[in-house]
Amino acid sequence: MTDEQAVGLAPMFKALGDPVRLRLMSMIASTTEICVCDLTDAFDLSGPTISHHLRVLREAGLVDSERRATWVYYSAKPEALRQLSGLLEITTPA
Amino acid sequence: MTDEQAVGLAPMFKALGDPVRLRLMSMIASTTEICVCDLTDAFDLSGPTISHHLRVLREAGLVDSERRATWVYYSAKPEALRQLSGLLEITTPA
DNA sequence: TGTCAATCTAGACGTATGTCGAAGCAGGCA
DNA sequence: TGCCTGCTTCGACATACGTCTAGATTGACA
Repeated sequence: MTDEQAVGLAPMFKALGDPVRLRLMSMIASTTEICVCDLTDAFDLSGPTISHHLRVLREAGLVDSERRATWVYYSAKPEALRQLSGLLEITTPA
Repeated sequence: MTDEQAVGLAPMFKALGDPVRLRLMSMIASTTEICVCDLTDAFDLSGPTISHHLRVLREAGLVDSERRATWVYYSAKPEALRQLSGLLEITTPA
């Protein structure tokens, strides 16, 4: 792995390296799309904090967001998760 | 995913969330074992900094270390990588 | 025993991160 | 137009992180 590849991929792992974001990612990826209000309800954290974590996931390229009327819906980007999964498999020859 | 699961798994992702550690992990996992001196030579960083990153990978459960004579050898723990890879696959139904 | 080489630990320093409350923005509705 | 609700942005704060230099530790060997 080159340094450039590592610099490009590390932010995705970093984004998943927080328990709150890992659970958020799990919830988002478990369905086609989910409203921020449903995500916020699942945690004992303030709205701004959840919004911050969702922004980190978005900027890491792991999720997309779309506003429809009053609500914002998040969805997973499967190709990003496959990229990470594939990297770990290649790294695990046995 | 429960909060407990997330709290347990997030540190592994977090450990891979730094470009230096991701490259270290890639180098370690690409062979059966590798000497710290070879790892240090591959980076423009001080020995203590590499040692620090290796400790993070070790405490995350991703690698093992073993001292033999003057040198310390690191090896990957495949079951940990498979755990992460499996999680990402489950999270990616399509 | 003394010395040398490889590695780790300790302490310091600047920056990044996670969290919050307060304020701002966007869209629906009276 | 004005107001309410859902979500984001802003600013602040304590803590964690990445890096370094200096010093400690471990093992080999004369």
